[in-house]
Amino acid sequence: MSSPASGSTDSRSFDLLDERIRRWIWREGWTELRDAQERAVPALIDADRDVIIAAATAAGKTEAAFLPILSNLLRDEPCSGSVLYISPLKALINDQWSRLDDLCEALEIPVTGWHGDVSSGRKQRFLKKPAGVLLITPESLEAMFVTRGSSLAATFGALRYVVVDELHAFIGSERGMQLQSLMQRVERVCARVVPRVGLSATLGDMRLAAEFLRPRAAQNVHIIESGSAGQELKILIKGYVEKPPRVHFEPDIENPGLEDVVPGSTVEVANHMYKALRGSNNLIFPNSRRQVELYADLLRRACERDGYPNEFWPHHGSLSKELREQTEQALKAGDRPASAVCTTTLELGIDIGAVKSVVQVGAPPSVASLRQRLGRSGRRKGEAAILRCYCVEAELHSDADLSDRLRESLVQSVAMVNLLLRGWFEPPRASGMHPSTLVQQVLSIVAERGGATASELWDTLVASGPFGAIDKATFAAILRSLGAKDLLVQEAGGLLLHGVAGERLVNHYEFYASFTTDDEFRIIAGAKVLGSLPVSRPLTAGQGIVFGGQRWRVQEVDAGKKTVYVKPDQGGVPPVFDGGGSLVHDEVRREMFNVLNDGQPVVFVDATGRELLEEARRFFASNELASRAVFTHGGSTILATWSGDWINDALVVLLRAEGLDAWNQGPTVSVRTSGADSVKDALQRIAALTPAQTRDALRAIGNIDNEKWDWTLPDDVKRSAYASLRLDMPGAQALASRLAAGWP
DNA sequence: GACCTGCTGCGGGGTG
Repeated sequence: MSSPASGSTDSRSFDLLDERIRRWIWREGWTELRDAQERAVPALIDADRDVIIAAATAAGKTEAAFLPILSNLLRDEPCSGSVLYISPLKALINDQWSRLDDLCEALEIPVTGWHGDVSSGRKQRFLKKPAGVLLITPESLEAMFVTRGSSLAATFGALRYVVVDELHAFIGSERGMQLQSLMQRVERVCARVVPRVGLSATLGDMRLAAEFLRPRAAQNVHIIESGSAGQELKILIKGYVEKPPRVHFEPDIENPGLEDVVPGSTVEVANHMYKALRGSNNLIFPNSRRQVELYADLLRRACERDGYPNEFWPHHGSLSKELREQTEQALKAGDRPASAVCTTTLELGIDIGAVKSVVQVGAPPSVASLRQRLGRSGRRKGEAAILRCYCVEAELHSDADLSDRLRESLVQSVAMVNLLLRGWFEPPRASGMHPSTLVQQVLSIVAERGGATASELWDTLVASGPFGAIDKATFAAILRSLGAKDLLVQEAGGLLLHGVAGERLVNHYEFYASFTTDDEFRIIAGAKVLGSLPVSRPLTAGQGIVFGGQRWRVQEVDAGKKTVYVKPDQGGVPPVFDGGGSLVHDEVRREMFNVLNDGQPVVFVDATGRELLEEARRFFASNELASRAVFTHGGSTILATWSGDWINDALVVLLRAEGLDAWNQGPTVSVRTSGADSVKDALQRIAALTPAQTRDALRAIGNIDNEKWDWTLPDDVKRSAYASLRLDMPGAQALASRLAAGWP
């Protein structure tokens, strides 16, 4: 399509599009179809296969999917076919609605946005004439099944495609299982296969993505991968040493007794940021909402101090919609410089325009997330993407923690950047059982069909649905458990209906979401409430934890009351680690080992960072950590595992079940014990445990209710589900075996 | 030692 304006074209894909769409392309002044668009047209236009389109953020994925899809709809006049577009965010639906509506108005194809903020009038209009494009969230689609199950065959009768946007955001989560189940149920209602289309910017493992989009027939998914053209990347990691507090705030009302102060190094980081970023658009990612507020405040005050209008705006999940939109507007407007200080809220594809640089404060939560964040920078042609990282490390003293000695935050940042440069990132963990979401789908199908038999449920959800990891005995145990809790009752003929409790839960709007907002545990010491925090890592009585900058020992976990009782614990100052609480992958820890074992300077680290890195390397060398996996430090036996948190957490659970006081310290697992030999014996026993015995070890975990419907499950099912998501038991046993065999 | 996402039906009252 060298010159579409003249009507001559050398693009076969362009010729395949409906004439009215070709005219729209001319009017828009496009001179060519982008690579992904060119390839998507022939794959999609006949609605005869599943397709994944993976391309860089600005590569026009929406048009790549919709130009051929709308051409297909235009084969009938008036338009009678429909498309289901499913998005993880309401904000994305609103964005896409404005983009599509402009195009579709001229084509006389209706576009309907359908989510919680859309009026029921608009929804009714679609139901009366269910044609065109329906933009919807998984939760609203779930609601359609529950509240209008009997009329869905008519609603989706003319469905031609199911499009899933931001596919990567669904894989491996409860919401992803729900989405897979809903796609399956849509096809059941239509009584035929409907082509599925997945859109994503960052899908590392295409096989995994295809398996998610079309379980059991992934090999037939047509994959369109359009790589970004070797964009230049500029990286700088700056190191800082923690300085004593400089600015004091009022004590935190929520957490009485915990002094709230800003370390001098934070002020130093904010000042450097201010000088480097003022005058351009940037995204700044500290790792918590609290840090977001702190930096946004320091940066705003710096603007005030110098008499400039404010350029720094906070954005996170606890802020009101209005305040978030204010920040998004400031970034999008483009009339004056604006930077957002934000959490993962600005990671997904909401349109905020191009930014000059991306700033990471503390170690990134994952390489995948770092990559996604970086994709927001350097989106104009010829512009480099810029990444700045700030790492604050502790001032060392005689009883400094291992994490501080190894400069964990800095070394992890270097390791993650190395992996990013090599093109590696964490594959999604798609192996979770998610029986909680199975429960939701069971209750939902019973509502949709006005009752269902156990074998119908098995057939839809397990045999041909997404819950293939659940065996028949477990499925039966789950149904019995739902019966015992009065969520289901069985009629004489075998039909399952809602019990009284089930009826009540399904008929409330909270039912539609598969996930729950984080349950926070209250932390109580004696008579004093220290505060509360979400606890996703395994918690057992006797374990040591860090909270509010102090060390505590868990006395009791009361899962029912969502309370953890603790008492103060001796054992030095807690480490300064600002990497957030996310789980670190095995590959990242291996690369951290390599970074410490390597003598070469790291080119993208500044002078202070280099000194800190050299300190860590000297500690690594003097303890011979390159060849030794076991050593003692500060009265503890240290197991240098260099494993990810799924293995380390599992090893801790197993060691604690052996009666040892173990805890996960990141690159290492520490065991407080008088005799190292007792650790070796325990490791040998752990290596020899049967699967049933490792399941026994799970019994000590107090905070086992993890997902929304876990409370309805048999105890052993939810413990297995917990382990399938958060622990690598076989990996921990293999590690135990290696450690015992190489014992010094 | 963390972050994020989502939500119906109906009644009551006001406005056009």
